[in-house]
Amino acid sequence: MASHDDKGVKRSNMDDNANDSKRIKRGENGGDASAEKYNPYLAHLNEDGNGSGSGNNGDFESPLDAFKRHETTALQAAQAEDSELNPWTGQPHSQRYFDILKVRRDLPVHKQRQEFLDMYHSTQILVFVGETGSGKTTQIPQYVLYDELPHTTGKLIACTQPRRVAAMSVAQRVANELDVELGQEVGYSIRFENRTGPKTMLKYMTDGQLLRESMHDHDMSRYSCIILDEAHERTLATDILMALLKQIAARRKDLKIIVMSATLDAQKFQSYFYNAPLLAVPGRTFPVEIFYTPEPERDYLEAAVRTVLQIHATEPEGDILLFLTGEEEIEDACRRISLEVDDMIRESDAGPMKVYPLYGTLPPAHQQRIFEKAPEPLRKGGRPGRKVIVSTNIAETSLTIDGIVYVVDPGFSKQKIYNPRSRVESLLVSPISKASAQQRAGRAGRTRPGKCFRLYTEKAFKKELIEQTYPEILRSNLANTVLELKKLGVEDLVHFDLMDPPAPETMMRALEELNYLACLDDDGELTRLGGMASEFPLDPALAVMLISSPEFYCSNEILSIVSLLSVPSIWVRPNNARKRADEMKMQFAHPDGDHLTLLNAYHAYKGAETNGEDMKRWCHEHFLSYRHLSSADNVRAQLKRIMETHEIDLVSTPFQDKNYYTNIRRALLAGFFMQVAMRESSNSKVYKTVKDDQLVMIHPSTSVTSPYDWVVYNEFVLTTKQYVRTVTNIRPEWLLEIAPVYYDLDTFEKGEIKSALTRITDKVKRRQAIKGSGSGR
DNA sequence: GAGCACTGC
Repeated sequence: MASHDDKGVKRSNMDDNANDSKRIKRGENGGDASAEKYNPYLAHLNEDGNGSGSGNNGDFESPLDAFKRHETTALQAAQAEDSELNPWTGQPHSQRYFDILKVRRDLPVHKQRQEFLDMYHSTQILVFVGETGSGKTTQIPQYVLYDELPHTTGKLIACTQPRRVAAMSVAQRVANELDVELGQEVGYSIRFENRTGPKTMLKYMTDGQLLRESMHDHDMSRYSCIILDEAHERTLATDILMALLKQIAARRKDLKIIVMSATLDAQKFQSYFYNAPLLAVPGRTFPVEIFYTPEPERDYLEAAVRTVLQIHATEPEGDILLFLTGEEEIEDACRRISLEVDDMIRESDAGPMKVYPLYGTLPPAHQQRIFEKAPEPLRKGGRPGRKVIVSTNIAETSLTIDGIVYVVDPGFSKQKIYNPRSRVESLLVSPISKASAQQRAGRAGRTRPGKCFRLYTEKAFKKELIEQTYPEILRSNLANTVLELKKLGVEDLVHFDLMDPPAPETMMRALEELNYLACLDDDGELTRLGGMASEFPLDPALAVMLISSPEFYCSNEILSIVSLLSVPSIWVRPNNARKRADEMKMQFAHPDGDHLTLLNAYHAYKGAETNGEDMKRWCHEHFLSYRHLSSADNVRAQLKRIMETHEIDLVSTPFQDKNYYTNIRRALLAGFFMQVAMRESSNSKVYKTVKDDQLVMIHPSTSVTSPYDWVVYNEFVLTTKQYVRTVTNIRPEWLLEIAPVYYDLDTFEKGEIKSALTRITDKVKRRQAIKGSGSGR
């Protein structure tokens, strides 16, 4: 649905001399032109009827005709790149192309093109290390392109990225560098947007997208070379891809693999890939001087604010980046810095300073403000102005800000941890790793030499910080991953060769959870339900709930709820309008559950849309997030398509039917029967989770006004207290009916929950004895 | 009566 009317590359008009230059610039091994006329890549262009705007050079002579696959030399490739005509399209190269080419030839990686090619020719798997500024992400895939010659094989080159924006922007950049239109020879593929076409030879994509693709193509047979970029980030998807590719490489000798990493931790990648050869290319950054505190700081927030002010008072011009852990802390620090700077200006004629918060949940328009220029001096000849950005880890990898000269690093970040015993994923403020500290420091040296102030001792850095942040796979609930692996045809999970195998207990938990959800049978084999569930880009519980929902006559509604639960919160609650926001939310509130409240808000949103309202304004007035609601709509459409391919019926109970909401509440349990809590006693606010026996409270954001003794919850959050968030009232007898295996009372430990459930079983039995067999829905 | 590190399908 994305608009694809991007103008792409402008081509200069050189028709008149095109033929001459073609003759002059012919590659040195050109040979007889007429013998080389047939070019399979362009033949396929002709099949398209030549109508796609790429011109009519169907029979042009390309220097590539003389290339031999896997024998390309740097010189040959460079000469082809120098041609007047684009060797891939036959179109004349634009002036911009040659301008960019000059810049590319200046990148550190360019000097080692031949070395790269020699190594690439000699091996199936290659590890490539390039620090920031080396040009690896844009250049290496192009070097591969000129060697793989996809037009002769029909196979693509893939380059994965951990983030969508990176996949999109790098693809655009490389399309410009190759002087082609984005989506034609060079494209990208991310969730919701596939911008590739029949001509695509080089495809940038997210790592998760390649993983999804491989569920239907276990050999990744569409590709002749797969490049995993930013492998040092060790995302879940990259880790799984590495293990898969290791397996595939053994059966597909024609597949080449390049693992690209930014750190010098490359030996780990090398030895993992059977001592694959390694090529290292220097980066291009400026030196950063590191300062440590002589003594440990007790209050890092206070120390951070103090350091920022000190830099402002004593250091020359240049912007500051301060790393903190979360929204609240950041807003607090921004307030304190602003206040103190006002004093400094009054008392000691300091320059002006603009303070910008930066974190992921900040609306994009606010995020953009960090790119504003630092303020001018307050008067002519006055002390220079400065900006300071107070950011989460988002500025460590996802966002690059030029002009930063000073970095303040207290040494902490919020990290996800998973406790398989309590089955709880939570965020915990933890010390960062050495690699992370280095990355942070590097942010000071992108445009000129900089300084990094670490608010910990040098000894702490050397002795206490771990080398690398634990990879995501060691910090996550793996239910989703295990399901994916089963679908990927990995039979033996225990011997699946992951770079860092997760704890056996985490694996057991995942298998157990999938077994209860009936996604895996008792032998650990994928069931039909499990196979279907793996097709959805959802956690298994959500997928199972969605697939089961027609049995409860409410799949349309569950589809909406699942979509709403898959996006960030749709509720907007600005600090200066909390009360009004809460009042607005009450308009949508359903007394029996937050899931139903979400649904009401979504229905109101769709209703307003049908009425032709200005939706941005409508959302603003109702304190709803337009961005997240429209993204939920997007998710909904994708999930709906998957449901249709599996012939899962889309049905609703009539709204007038008294069971409309009851059916939805029951359907929630088909996926979330393991996330149920029972009230401790009838007036208590404390609940106990079923089987795990965790004491929890209902999160204050809830719209449930009269809590039942039993609730189903969407997530467990561990903050100042243990909360369950997004909860809905349920009846315990539904549990016994909908999830009889999990609620087999013989499997329960003695306790209040078991006795409560036992009483209910007896009651149900008595009622059935009186009525005969059970009543319908 | 709190809060949402960051990604991804």
